[in-house]
Parts: sequence; structure tokens; C-alpha cells
Amino acid sequence: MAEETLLPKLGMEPIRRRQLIEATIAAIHENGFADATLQRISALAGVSTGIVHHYFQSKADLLEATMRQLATDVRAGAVKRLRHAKTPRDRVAAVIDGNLATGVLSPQGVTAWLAFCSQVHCNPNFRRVQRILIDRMHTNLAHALVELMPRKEADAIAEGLSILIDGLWLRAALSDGHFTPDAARHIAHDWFAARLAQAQLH
Amino acid sequence: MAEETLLPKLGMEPIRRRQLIEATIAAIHENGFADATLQRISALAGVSTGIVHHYFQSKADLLEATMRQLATDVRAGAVKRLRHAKTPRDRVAAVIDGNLATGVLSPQGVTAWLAFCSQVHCNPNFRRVQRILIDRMHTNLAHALVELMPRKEADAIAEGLSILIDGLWLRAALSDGHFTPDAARHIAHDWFAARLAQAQLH
DNA sequence: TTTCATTGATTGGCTGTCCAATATAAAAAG
DNA sequence: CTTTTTATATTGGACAGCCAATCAATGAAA
Repeated sequence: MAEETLLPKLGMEPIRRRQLIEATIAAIHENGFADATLQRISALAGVSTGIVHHYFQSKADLLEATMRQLATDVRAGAVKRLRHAKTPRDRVAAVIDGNLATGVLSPQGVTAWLAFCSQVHCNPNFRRVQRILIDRMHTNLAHALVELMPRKEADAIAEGLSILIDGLWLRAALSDGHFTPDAARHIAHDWFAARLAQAQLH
Repeated sequence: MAEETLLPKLGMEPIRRRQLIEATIAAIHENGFADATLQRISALAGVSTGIVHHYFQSKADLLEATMRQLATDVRAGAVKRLRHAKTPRDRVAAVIDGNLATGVLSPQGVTAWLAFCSQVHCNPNFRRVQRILIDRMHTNLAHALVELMPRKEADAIAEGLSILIDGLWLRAALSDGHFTPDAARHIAHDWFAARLAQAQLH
């Protein structure tokens, strides 16, 4: 897509890798996982088909790198916000807002992530990436909540909240733009507040 | 899969269609959407490859019929339970239990459904099927809740609950069996109770 | 010169689709 | 109760087309 006017012929690797990963996400968004061929991907990236195997071992390698990139981007949003959080409630809010940030919930990103999720069962590498992301989200939430309530309850609420966030991702992918990140965050905060209020009654 | 000992040579259509749809679900579960080829599907069904085009116009037709079948099965679970529900709360419980019934949350079923969802953006037919299912779930929930609170709040809770249920489906697909339908229903009921309690405070 | 970057044609394999050939059960005719 | 006819059911191979992967050749910077 982006045409570099100058031609830096050395150190192209990180540039091309990122370019191809972006193109892979776009191709999955447009054609679906099954029809995201190397031809379409390299065309979207504005390079020849042969170049893919110069920077990635195989198509599977490119796909795995793409999923890793998506996971890293999501994770970065939460980590950034967690640094400025003081109270346990702040930290829960940081996880919610990080995982449902506007950049994270882009139509292309969520569609691609969903496609990778649908392959988790038959691809151990995909499963590992997905597992790590979910586990870290759960850990962050549970660590914050355990300061407010017994461990058992904290775990239960952390699990429920992470599932709700998953549902919001899914809805964002399915409604493709007509469901704003703002609305998603509002729903998550709302339901968490209700659940927390009930937990602190007894 | 199932071998019919007698050979009824007439009226095979409904039998074969169901057989191929089941095999499609199994193939997606085992190989993923992209590698669920007609060869694998027909092999799983125990028939030749040519027979697919005798009962379905094309592979796309078979896939669409498969997604429709999954949607119909889910819907049937909710409709059945709704008939015996008297109070608004009963009806909400019916929707929750119907959409998260043990049969509905089978590993094969949720994996296949998730795969279809990942194609929703680039396939209008898939999008239509998915839309109808979500809309009906929302309508059922909202109709029940509007008897307990103002329409605006009822809509909000209906939307949140349907998103939570989506998240539970997703989690069931990703954890592939290690997440029981019982646990899913418990989480849904729990969070709904908390949200309802908060809504009725003012 | 040497090394990295890039191209585009080629290859072998697998895909969905189509189709002629065959088998079987039901219906019709003798 | 046969025999013939008809319609349905099923097979497996042929076909063109597309795929990922490979590679020899070329271009450009160091």
C-alpha cells in the first residue's frame, strides 16, 4: 500500500515483514481466511509473490507471525494503561480499556483475529498464542480483584469479565464497524460494576 | 459414518443431506475451514466425492446449508424451553439455557459455528444467517425484560446478555471441551442476576 | 566485487466441478 | 409371478484452474 519514495535497499527486513503482515490482515478481512492467498497478500502489499518466501519460511510462518503481531498489539494496549493505574479498580479498568481500545477493535484486526481463533483447534501454534493472551488477561484481572475479595470470588469475576470481553470482540467483528469501541467499553464497565456491587454485599 | 444395513434406495435425499452436513461439521472441526475439502467431507460421510453435487448445487451451497442447520439447532433449544416459561425471569432463563444447552455447545458444533462467523464479513449469506440468530435472541430477551423495567434499560441488558452468551460460545470453542456447558450456564445466570439487581435499585 | 533485494516464470500437487457409466429398487407390463 | 421399463442413487475418473513453493536471473547498494 504505502509507497516508499526513497529506496533504502538495506535493512528492508523489518519493513517488509510488517508490510506483509498488514497485507495479510487486510486480505483476511476482504477475502476470508480460506481465500487469503499469497498472490492476494503480496498484491495488497505491492510486492511480487516471490518475496514472501524471502522474509518468511512459508505461508504458515507468515500467518503465525501475523497472529503474534495482533496479540502483541492487544497486549501493548493493556500494559500501557496498567502502568498508570494505582487502585485495583483502576487496574481492572486498564485491562478493559486496553483490550477494547479503538486501535485494537479495528474491523480488519478483529476479523483477522476471529479467523485465527477459528483455527485454534487444529493448529497448536495458533492455540499457544491465543492461550497466552487469555491467560495474561485473566491473571491481570485476578491480581487486581484479589485485593478486593477472596481469591475464589476474584477468579470467578475475572473469568466472567474476560469472557464478556471476548464476546465484545466477537460482536465487533460480526457487526463490522456499526459497533463502536466506546459502546463496547461502556458495556464492559457497566456489567463489571454490577457484578462487583453484588460481590461486595456479603 | 453410520452404515445402514438395509438399503433404502428411494428417498435418500434427507438422509444424505444430513449425513453430509454432519460430515462437514466434523471436517471443519478436524481440519479447519480452509482445509475442509470435499474429499475429506465425503470420506467422513463414507460416500464418494461425486455425491456432494447430487444433493447440493455446490460446495458453497453445502456450507450454507451446514450453517443454517447449526442455527436451527441452536434456535430449537431456546424455543422448546420458552414454551414452558411463565414469568419474565423464566423466559430469560430459557434463552440462556437454550443457547448454552449441552447439545448446542458440542466441541464440533461451536468450532464449526465459529469458523462460519469468521467468514461473515466476506459472505452475505453467512451474514444473514448469523444476523437472524442474534436478532431473535435479542428480541426474546428484550420482550421478557421490558416487563420488568423501562424499554431502554431492557434493551441495554438484552444486548449485554447476548454478548456474554456469544463470549461463552467463543470460550467453549477455544477451550474445546475443558469448559463445560454447566459452567457456562452458571456464569450467564450469575452475571444476569447481578445486572438485574443493579437495574432494579433505582 | 560482494551482498542483499526483488522479480516473475515454473513446477507438482490439490481443488471444485462435471459427466459418462453402472447399480439398484420401484413401477409397469406381460 | 416374471419380465421389462423407468427413475433414482452412486461411483470414480477427467478436466481446467489455482495454490504454495522453488529458483535462476536481474537490479541496486555497499
